[in-house]
Amino acid sequence: MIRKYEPLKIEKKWQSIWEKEETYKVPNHADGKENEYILIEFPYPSGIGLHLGHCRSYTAIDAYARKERLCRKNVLFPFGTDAFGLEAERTAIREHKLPQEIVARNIKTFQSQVKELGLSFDWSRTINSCDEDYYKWTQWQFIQFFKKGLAEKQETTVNWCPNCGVLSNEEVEDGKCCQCHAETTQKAKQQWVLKMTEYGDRLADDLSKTEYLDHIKTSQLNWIGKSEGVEVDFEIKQGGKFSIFTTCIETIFGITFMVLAPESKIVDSLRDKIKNWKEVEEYRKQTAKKSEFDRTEMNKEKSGLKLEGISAINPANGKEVDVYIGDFVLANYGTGAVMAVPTHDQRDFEFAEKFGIPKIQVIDGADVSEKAFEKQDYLGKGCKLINSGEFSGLTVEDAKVKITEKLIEKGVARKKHNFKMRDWIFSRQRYWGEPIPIIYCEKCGWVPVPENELPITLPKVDSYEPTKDGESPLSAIPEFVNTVCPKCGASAKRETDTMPGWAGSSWYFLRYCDPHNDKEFASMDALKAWLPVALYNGGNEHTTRHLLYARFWVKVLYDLGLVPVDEPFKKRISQGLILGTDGKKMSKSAGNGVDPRIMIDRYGADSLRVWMSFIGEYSESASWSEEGLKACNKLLSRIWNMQEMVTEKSEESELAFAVHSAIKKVTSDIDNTKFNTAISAIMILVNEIYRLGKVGREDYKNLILLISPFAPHIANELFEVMKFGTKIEDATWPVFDESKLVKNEIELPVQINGKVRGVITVSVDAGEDEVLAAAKENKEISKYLTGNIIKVIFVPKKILNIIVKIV
RNA sequence: GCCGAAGUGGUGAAAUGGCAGACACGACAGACUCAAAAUCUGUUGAGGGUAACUUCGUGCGGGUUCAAGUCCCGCCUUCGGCACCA
Repeated sequence: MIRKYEPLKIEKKWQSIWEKEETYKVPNHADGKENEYILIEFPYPSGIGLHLGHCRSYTAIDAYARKERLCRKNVLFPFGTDAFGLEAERTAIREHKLPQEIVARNIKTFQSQVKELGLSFDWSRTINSCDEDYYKWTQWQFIQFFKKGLAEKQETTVNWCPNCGVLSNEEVEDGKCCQCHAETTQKAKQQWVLKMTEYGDRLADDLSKTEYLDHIKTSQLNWIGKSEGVEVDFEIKQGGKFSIFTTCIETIFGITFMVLAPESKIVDSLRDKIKNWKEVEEYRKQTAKKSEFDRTEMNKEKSGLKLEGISAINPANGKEVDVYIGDFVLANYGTGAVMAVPTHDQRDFEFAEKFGIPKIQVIDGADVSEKAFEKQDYLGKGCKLINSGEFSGLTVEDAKVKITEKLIEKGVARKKHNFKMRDWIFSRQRYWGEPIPIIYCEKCGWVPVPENELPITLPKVDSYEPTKDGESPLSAIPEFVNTVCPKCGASAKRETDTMPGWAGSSWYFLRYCDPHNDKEFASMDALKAWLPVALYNGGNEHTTRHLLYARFWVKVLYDLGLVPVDEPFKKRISQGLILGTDGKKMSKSAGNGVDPRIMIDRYGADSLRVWMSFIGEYSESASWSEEGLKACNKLLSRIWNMQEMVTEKSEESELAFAVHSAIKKVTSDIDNTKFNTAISAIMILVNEIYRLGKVGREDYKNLILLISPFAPHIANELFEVMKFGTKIEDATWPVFDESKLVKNEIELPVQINGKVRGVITVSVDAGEDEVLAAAKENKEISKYLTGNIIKVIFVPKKILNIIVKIV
């Protein structure tokens, strides 16, 4: 008689062994082993604790890591928490506690829950982004950015609430503050900015060095939004000038008006010459109420205002055109001004219709009376220019080159790359983030904190709520603010803005390589040992921004000679959401949430782990069901109970095909992160063993190894009970034997006119003639062969399709 | 609105352009049991037919192909992102 399968008992036992023996602690160098870095995004430690989404990605990637270890790789699989950010600050405010306390408490529960899942993290390398010995280096790196000229103060716009100060986009609902419901506006503010656009070309081009999934590369490229075009200067007749960027220089003769951003400085400079300034001010007020999202939405009613008394000169033909302000033009994006060609841009078309502005068609080939003839419709079609002076008659493609040359020659234009991506606004007027380590001196300007004074720690304070004046809470602490200039020694003030949550998460994977180093953020030797990350897993919501920030950060460090790679991640994958049983996103308000801890109590962590892998295609969302979890528990029980079926003799002949198919399938499925079909391959093998009623020791051992990445506790226990070796960690992942998978005969479907009419058994290397003859002999099939055979399609090992003309 | 992804039985889902629905749940039936649970075995896309069999079937509408869930064009719906949530 065998023991009953008691998952909770087994799991506790092995978890304490792993903890005691530090089973998954990994050195930076291991003799004869190849290093492999497998990474999950470090989580934000919310008070709710671990949810099913974490369980899904952690257990699946843990399976990947465990399998790689059995393939004799030296695997780095670390864990940490992303503990700075607005979320913790809000919880702290709500609970009247310090963010430090909230975060420490949450990290503790998080870690204990993670341990209950039996994840094979190297706990000796754990880091938290809010720890002083971590953010010291975040600050140090910021200083390197600053010294390189990549960090500077720029004017930006922020959401502004008259009562609560600066708000995040999330805190603004329908133009109102979510706390006090006052109307919010957009306000200009000086903020620290990292000049990411300087890396735009490399961020786009270097994607080709990575093996990210195609849709992830596409998302990144679209976010970067590189476009090639021309920057052109326009003289203002009443004095002054401004520039615009265009990718459609061929339409320059079609300009009938220009549009400036309402809040633009150019508008300010024209104040005395604008005859309807009052209206301009009113329009600016209205614009300030709108978010960028509302302003730039294509579908909305176009809005704008003519600047009376102002006109601009088109440098291509010297023609004078009206100048408008319009809220769809943003001051801090591009040059803050655009040229408008209503015949060849739909937005301009609608604007012109609304304001009764004339339209001049300059590209021939379509009627422009109802809608614009846009570039996606005229490019590459051989369309020619009209109404364009000396350039009329040229093709669009020729005109692009010739017009650009002419304008450059005249000294009023230059070629330029433009990016949809903007520089990274790096300031937050919040308490719970890394203080920006810069000092302002009246005489010396912005001066970095000397590196030996780092970290600039967050002072512990009573009140850390956002201030009403829009400054950081740190600005209210004189002991923090007042200091001396490191350069000249005069009294000076510290920067009081803190960094965004994105800061710490842009380089944490570097620190894992050398987490206890107090001389540098990580030694070059340690970084060389592990980088680039072989597999980086995270949520779909991070495929543009976090991934881009981290890539940018590493590129800068690479240029400074501080890291050995300029692309941190080789592969990037993302897991889908776990939805509630109702197919909706799990949430408190929907009441469809499931607590993983309760499920572990009921069925064990191994069952939950297997279910999280089996629930569906890893990258797609899947609906929770406890029935599915039960099924996985049943699978593990069946494997456990199989002990009774084990025979000393190997059942080579009968099970060989099933075992080796399973080894092949499970191996390649884990490699390709197709965890769900890996589990189903194991189920098929288990069913086959039950059908047979017996299993040889070797085959059973292989089965246990195959399930071990997914269900490590039961696998370890069975390994011990069956005396297969000392520890499963010392075993080797099974290798399939191709010769066991060779079949002499196969079943080949036969179609008549594309419809399957029967299946014939033929030798695996049978030729077309042989297969066709066999098909003709088959009664099921031959009865459909009533006409003349006019065509035969034979795909070896796949299909025979006979096309018959019915007579 | 823009960018990215998805849509397949009663349910979760599989399918390098080649037998749609592997595997699992549920349901039904059988074995074991005094009985139930558990376990084991079998059946199970829909319509029609006593049956052999037959027609239909991968969000909707077209197309390419001997052959389309898969490729192309046009839609619809849902999810993620859109720069201060991270």
